[in-house]
Amino acid sequence: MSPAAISWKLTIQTRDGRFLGLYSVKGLCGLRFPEDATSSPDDVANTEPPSALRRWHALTEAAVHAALASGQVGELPPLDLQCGTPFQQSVWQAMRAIGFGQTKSYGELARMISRPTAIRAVGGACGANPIPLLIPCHRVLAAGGKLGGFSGGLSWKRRLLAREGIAVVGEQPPDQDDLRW
DNA sequence: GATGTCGACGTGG
DNA sequence: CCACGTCGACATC
Repeated sequence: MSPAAISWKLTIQTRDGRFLGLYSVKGLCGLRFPEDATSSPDDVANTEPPSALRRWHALTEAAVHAALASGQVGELPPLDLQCGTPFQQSVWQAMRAIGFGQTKSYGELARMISRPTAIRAVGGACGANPIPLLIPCHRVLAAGGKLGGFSGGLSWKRRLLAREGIAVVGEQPPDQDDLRW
């Protein structure tokens, strides 16, 4: 699948560092964690940004701040998930239904999309999630409430879960620094 | 518990 | 075709 046509990138300053919001003409198509070495494309916009871009980014900023502050994430900008395959999009869609403070296992997610045996494939789709945090892949745990993995870095997953008050089997309780805000 | 094995399956090369 | 994943269930020690 070809990468999304990203045309604009805007930063989001937080206590946790500078996030990066990536936008296509259709909406938010990516979010990068601070210190993410993952290449973010150069600004290739050679056209005027959509008039809605400012509003989209304002919504993204508010959502990121709320998510980091363990608050409810309100309205999101339109999400452009066309970079994903149909399978991935169905997984991402199902993930959006995991509410604040809730978790699901990879197996449960697989059942939600009627592909009960495609468990590892679901894991793969989680890893390909272009908009972590707002599409809450950190709320997907391995079976039995264990942590599982996280392509964005396990320390982020631990911190985000801690801020939502989610306990993880086999993990130390969060220390002050992880709850710091 | 802690390992080890095997099955399942979408993706990228 | 092949190897690799944010896996899961079970078997064995």
